[in-house]
Order: sequence, then structure tokens, then C-alpha cells
Amino acid sequence: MKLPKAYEPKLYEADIYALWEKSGAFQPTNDKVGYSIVMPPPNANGNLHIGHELTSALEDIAARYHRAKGESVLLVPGADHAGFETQSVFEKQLVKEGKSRFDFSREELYSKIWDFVALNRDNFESQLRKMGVSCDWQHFTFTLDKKIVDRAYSTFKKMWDEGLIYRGERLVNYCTFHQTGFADIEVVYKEAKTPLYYLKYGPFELATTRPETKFGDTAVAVHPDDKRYRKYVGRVLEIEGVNGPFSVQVIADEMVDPNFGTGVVKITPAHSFDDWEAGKRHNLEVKRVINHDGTLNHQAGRFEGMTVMEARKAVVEALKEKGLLVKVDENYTNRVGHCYKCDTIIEPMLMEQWFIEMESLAKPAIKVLKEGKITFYPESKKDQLIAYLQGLKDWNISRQIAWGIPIPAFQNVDDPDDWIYDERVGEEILTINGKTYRRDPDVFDTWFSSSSWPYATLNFGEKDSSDFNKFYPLSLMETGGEILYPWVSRMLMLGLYITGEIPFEAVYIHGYVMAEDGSKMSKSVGNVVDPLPVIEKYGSDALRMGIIWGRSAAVNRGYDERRVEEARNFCNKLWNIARYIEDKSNKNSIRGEVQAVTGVDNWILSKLSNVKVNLLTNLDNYNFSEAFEAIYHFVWDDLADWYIEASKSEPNQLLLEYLLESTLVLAHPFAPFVTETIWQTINEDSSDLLALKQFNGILPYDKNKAQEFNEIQTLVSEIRYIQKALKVSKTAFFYEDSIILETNADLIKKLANLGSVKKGSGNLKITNPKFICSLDISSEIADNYASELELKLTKQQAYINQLEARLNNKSYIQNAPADLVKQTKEQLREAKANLISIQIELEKYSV
RNA sequence: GGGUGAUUAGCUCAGUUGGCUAGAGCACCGCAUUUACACUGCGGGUGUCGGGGGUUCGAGUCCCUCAUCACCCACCA
Repeated sequence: MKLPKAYEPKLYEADIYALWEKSGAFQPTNDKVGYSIVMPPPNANGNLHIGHELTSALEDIAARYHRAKGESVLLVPGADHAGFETQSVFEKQLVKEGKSRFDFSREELYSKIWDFVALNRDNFESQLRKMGVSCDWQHFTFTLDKKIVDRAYSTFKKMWDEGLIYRGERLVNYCTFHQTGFADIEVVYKEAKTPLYYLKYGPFELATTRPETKFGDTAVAVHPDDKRYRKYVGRVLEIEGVNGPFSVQVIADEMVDPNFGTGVVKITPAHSFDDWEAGKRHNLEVKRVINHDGTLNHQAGRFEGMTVMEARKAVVEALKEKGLLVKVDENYTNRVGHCYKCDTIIEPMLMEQWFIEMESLAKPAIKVLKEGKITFYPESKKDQLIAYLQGLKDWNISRQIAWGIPIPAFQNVDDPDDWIYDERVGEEILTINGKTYRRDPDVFDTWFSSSSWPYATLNFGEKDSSDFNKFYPLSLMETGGEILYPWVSRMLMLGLYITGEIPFEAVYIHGYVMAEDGSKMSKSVGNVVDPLPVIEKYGSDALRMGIIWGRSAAVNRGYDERRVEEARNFCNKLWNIARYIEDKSNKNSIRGEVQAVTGVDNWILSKLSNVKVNLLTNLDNYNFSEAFEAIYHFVWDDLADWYIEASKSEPNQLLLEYLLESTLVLAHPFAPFVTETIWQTINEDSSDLLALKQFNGILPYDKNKAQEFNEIQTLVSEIRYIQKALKVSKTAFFYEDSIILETNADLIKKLANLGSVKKGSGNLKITNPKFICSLDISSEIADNYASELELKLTKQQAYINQLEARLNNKSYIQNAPADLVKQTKEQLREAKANLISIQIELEKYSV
């Protein structure tokens, strides 16, 4: 035998992948219907985790499936420079070396991170290979590749020219540790107990959580209808503060909730989003108090140089001394924004940044979503995306970090309002027409450049010798729910804006792989599962099937190693089916035309036909798990447990070989390595790849003959049950006048583990509605069967009652479809026949 | 405050336009060493489909309501 007793993935996987890659199996053939997926690029700096296993498994199953359907498939791999993410990882390393990013210029930092990423980049490429991903490596794209940077620039330029980009001084979510701004979506809000301080504030008493921003107060606000304070509105008041008196204006604004605190709010336009808006409404003075490093500036007087938290304490102390502190509510909870990376409290900070006007980009996106032009899996994500797009604010794309694509904009050193677009970002200073321009030191938000990913990777609108651009738009965008808003929404908007086409036909959102106990996996908790050791232990196919099995779109689900183990067993099952068939092939080399001969031959072909339809339907609708279960049950329950067992008494070698090949092709997307390994081992023609085989047609079969075997199956199960229940085996089986039972006598004897199968009658009658047959079992033993029969009788009677009730209902007869009524009648007839045979048999025991 | 999803066997979950006695895997119990496989085979049973109401001949599925949980969005001094 060529195949050893058990499948050992480790011995084959690397060679099989190399064989695929060498043969160019993953490159599109370019001459048939195209199917394309661009993989969401993983961060270039790290190792792949179990979530990547899920995402690449789903994408690869889709890709291999469409290849087997005969389509030209392109699966594009990539890597993400992941701007801020990567810089954070690198900074942590610097800290370990006792350094900080502020020891370097942005240029130095950029080149250091570049080297750092280059070191790690091979890592995940080899990991993707281990996962068996059938991607086209020649098409590998990095988010800092020239073509991606060029796209970012041309997109920025187009928006600049069309007035969608503006530079503005706005309050920005700002992390004082990383010293960069963030988009709204990047801020993590957390519930926290924040002391609420009640202060004496001129004639008012007011509540605040941020006494340290007092130095930036330029107004106090009350509700317009609040009679208590009406007389102060419009006046400018002198307020006694910790650093002496200062003046504020009293304004009336709807934003104030008269029932919260004292109904009076101090307004600090430079350091609060709401206050900023109020400031704009009332033309208030903006006074900055906090520096970019999180310390207070000269406005704070003697508190200058303190951090926000230090100053809060000190100011509260000072207020107390001056008798300005009325009380403190320690139980007040509110939600505070944090940096999602370092957990520092986000400061609203007044900054000049580049913004993209979103309304005109979002509108067309909302339109195509509402028109249902993109199919979402699950469907509900579409409405969520629409709701998100409808509430979108302008997008801050400036980041004050080094690791990213420099913004191609230069500012006139003599005229701050004079900005020019120029791609010579290698230069810090440009001189144009005698004017001096300095480059904006900022870089783009990573999501800005990655929004172009579908059309940029596929060279949309460009002359392209490889003709990859015909794969745009993508067939599928497969990704995790966490980037529906930051990425999918923006790819959609920019795709429409730049290409005029919807960038993907379908969006599939997968859920998270949670830890085994259902909690979130996290490095700090230490409950992450590293896919590589799992692959090492169980094989790549096993992990793939184990992770997709029982998982549906957007549902978070715990990782379960037992599933992986079962999937490993499934690989071994396939292996041993092949092993059996191959063994028989050596002993029995009859050639001829493959065809169904016996009932079971026809039956297995009908099952094969069903599983194929089932698999195609499910995968066309991205029901990965159900498609897998279909092939799993076909292989295990039908092919192995029934057909191969049956073939031991009625061998049809050519059909076995046909079934093996058909099964391998069907199972290949789910278990690429083991199926290809089997194929390569039994064929010895390495140019004939299973990975490139298409689904074949199903041989013709006779439905009636297939049905005959169904009946035999039922009978065999019944006999097995009786023998188990009575603890006997190898009993003699008798039948009366049945051609089917006569022709299948040997088969039934084998499958039901009987002693003999003969015409005649025994003392224990089998209550099967299709056949009159019996077992020869001594009466003492058979007596035990009475209780089994009684149970059966009760169940059957209940069933009959149910059916009769249904048929006695006139409305049912009138309103239900005729077919269904007919079916119910048939069921009742069968059930009654069955009941009678049980009753007749039972009578024997009551004597 | 707004939104979305979930609640089905001991556990993890399927159940596509309402219609065959509600399923799968695991776990569990029993039997089996028969030449593909113990990473095995055979047999076994378990559910007031979260509660309540409604529509219908018929509801796990549709509608209303309540409860619990999860996630997302907006963020109040």
C-alpha cells in the first residue's frame, strides 16, 4: 500500500504547498469568469493569530471553491504598514532599550521602523503558506508600495481640487502620550467614577469634572428658560479664581440641562467638544490651557508645567483654601475617552488638521446600500453601515506620527493660509516663485490609504499587462466586524468616488474567535491561541475545518480544540477511505466503464448528487459551515459507513475510484492538504493537481433502485437495534417473498451482522412496513422485546393522533397546499400499517 | 439616550420565503478487537425552541410586549 496507516500532516504539508506554488496553481487563468478577493492585509510587523486563521480559511475556501467551478480566481495577499499600530509596537521596543520616539527625528524614526518591519515581514508570509492559503504571491502588495502611495496622493489631489479636503482648526481627539490626533472612531470610551466638583463661581454655584481647565473658561452657560439665572444672561462677570479674578460672559444655550447639577455650566471652548460648539455659536474667545505634552501652559499661572491630573489636585486644593469649593460628589460616573493603544485619557485639543468633507462621499454610498447593490452576510450589517454613514462627521486624516505616508502638502512660511499640493515629500522646504514652503510634517491616517485597497491593488484604470484590473470590482470583501466602519465604509465611499463603481459585490463579516470560555482573547490576559502549534499538532486542514465548523457570519464564538480534533479525525477518515479503495484497486484491476450496478451503487450516487447540490448552494451563499457539514456527513455517514461497508459484499471497484475522486474534489476547499496529498500519492503525476480539478458531473443513477437501498438501510437499522436490545448477534433472518431481500441477502447479512438470511419465518417478527420478515430468537430472550414494542406502540399512537387531528381539521384540508395534505394522508396510512404490525407482534407476548 | 443581534438538548451552535414526529458536533451510557480507519464501528435519549399575548388550518420561524445578555453608535457639564 502506498498510503501509510494514519495521515500525518507534518510529513506532507510543506511539500504540497511548494508543489502548488511551483505549478502556478494560484494564478488566475485569465480566460474564464473572474472571481476575486483581496485579503485584508495583516499588520506587517507581527505574527498571525487565530483570527487570521479564520479569515484566511474563509477566503481560501471561497477561492478554491470557485476554482473548482471552473472560474479564473485571484486571491491577493498583502501586508499593512498599519501606521500608528506599528509605531506603537516599535515604541514599546524603544522603551525597553531606554529610549523614546522623541529621541529621533520623524525621518530617522521612519527608517528605523522600516527596518523593523522588514525583519518581521517574512514571518507572516510563511504563516499564510502554512495555513494553505491559495493566494497569488506574485501579486503581493504592501500598503507602502509605490502604487498604493501614488493612489493615496492622486486621491488626495482629486479631493483637494474638488474642494473635499480642507484644513481647519478644530478640536481633535488627542493622545498626550503618543502626541497625535485620532479620528472619532479610534477613541475608546470607558465608564469611570469622576469626582464632580461644585464650585463657587461668581454669583453662581456650578458643577464640573475638570476644574483644571478653569483657566480656559471664557463663558458660563445657563438654559434660556431658566428663571433662576435669567438676570445674568448677556452680562460679563468678574469671577474670583485661584489665580485671582477673571472675566466671563454669561450665555443662554439649549445645550444646558437645567436639572443637572446647578443648571450652570462653565464653558471652555479650547478643551471640550460641546464647549467648542457653544463657543462657535456665541463667538466666544478660545483660550488654550493644555500643551501637546499634556501639561498646563502659562494661562494656568502658578500651575504651569503640571500635568492635567497634577493640576486637578492642586487646583482643587487651592479652591478649598480660598473657600471656593462647595462640595464634591465622589459617586458621579461619566464616560471618558481613552487612547485605544496606551489608555491615556484623550484630550480634546485645538489643532490644525486636514479634514475630508464626508457628506458628499457618504451620499452615493448610502444610495447603493439602500438599493441593495451589495449583498451583506449577515444582512443586518448593511443597515448598520447605512446608519453609520448617515451620522458621519468630517474625517480628520492628519496624524502626528512618523510611520506612514507623508501628506503631500506644503505651507507658505510667510502666509499660513497659503497651502500647495506637491508630491515632493522627500523635501522639507520647497521654493516656488520666490516663496518658501515648508512640508506638513504629518502623515495620513492609515485608513485613508487603505481605503483605496480594492482598486489600487487591482490597478483599476491603468494599463496592465497582466490584465488584473479586470478583476475589479471584487467578488467578495471578507473581513471582521471591527473594521466595518473604519475600513469597509471608506473603501465603499472612495471606491465609488474614484472608480465610479461599487468596489465589491458582497461583504462577508466574520465573528471573532473568542477564548475557549467565551471571553475575548487578549495578550495581556494570556488566553490567546497561537495557530502554529495547533497546525503542528493536528495539521493545517484540521485547524481550518475546526475553526469554521459551526461558525456563522458575524457570530462570536469560542475557540474549541475538540472541533479541531474532530476535523483531524475527518482527515484521517478521508485518508483511510482512500487507503481502502487503493488497496482494492491493486487486488482487482478490472477496467471497463464505470456505472452503477446494484441498489447501493445507485443510492450512493443519489447521495453524491445531493451533497454536491447542497455544497454548491451553501457556498454560493457563503454558508461555509453548512457546506462543510454536508461533505462531512456524506464522507463519514454515507460513503464510509454504508457504501464502503456494502462494497465489501458487492464490490464495484471502478465506482469506488470514481467516488473517491469526486469526494476529494468536493472536500478540497475545506481540506486542501490531505485531499491533494491523497491525490498525489495515488496518482504519481505531479502535474495533475487536485487544486485545479473541477467538479465533475454525477453519473446517471436509478432513483427507484436508490430508494430500494434506503429501505434496506431502514431494515438493517431495525435489525441492529433489536439485536443490541436483546443482546444477541448473528441471528438467523427470514423473509417472505421479497425480490429485494432475496437479491440483497448477502448485503443484509453483512450489514446487519446476521448469522444467515433465508426465505421462511422466525419467531420474532420485525415490524417493518415495507417487508414481511423475522428473526429466529429463542422465546425467553424475545420476551424482553415486549417492553421495546410497547414503547414503540405508544410513540406510534401519539404520532397517529397528531396526524388524524390535522386531517380532521376542515380548515387544514381547505387551506393547506394539496400536496401537503396528500403527504399527510400517506403518512397516516403508513403509520397505521406500522401500528398494526406492532400490535400483532405484541399480542404474542401478552399470551 | 439611540441602534443591532442573541435567548433552541448538559455544552457550543444550525434551523434560508411559516408546513414531513425540531437538528449537528461534543459530552454521556452500553456493546464490539469483523483484514480502510480506536484519529474506529454499532446501538441509545435528551428539548413547555427565554416569559406572556396575537395573526394563521398550522409558529422555533411573522407581529406586539416583557425579561436577561452581548456588541455597536452618540456622548452631559
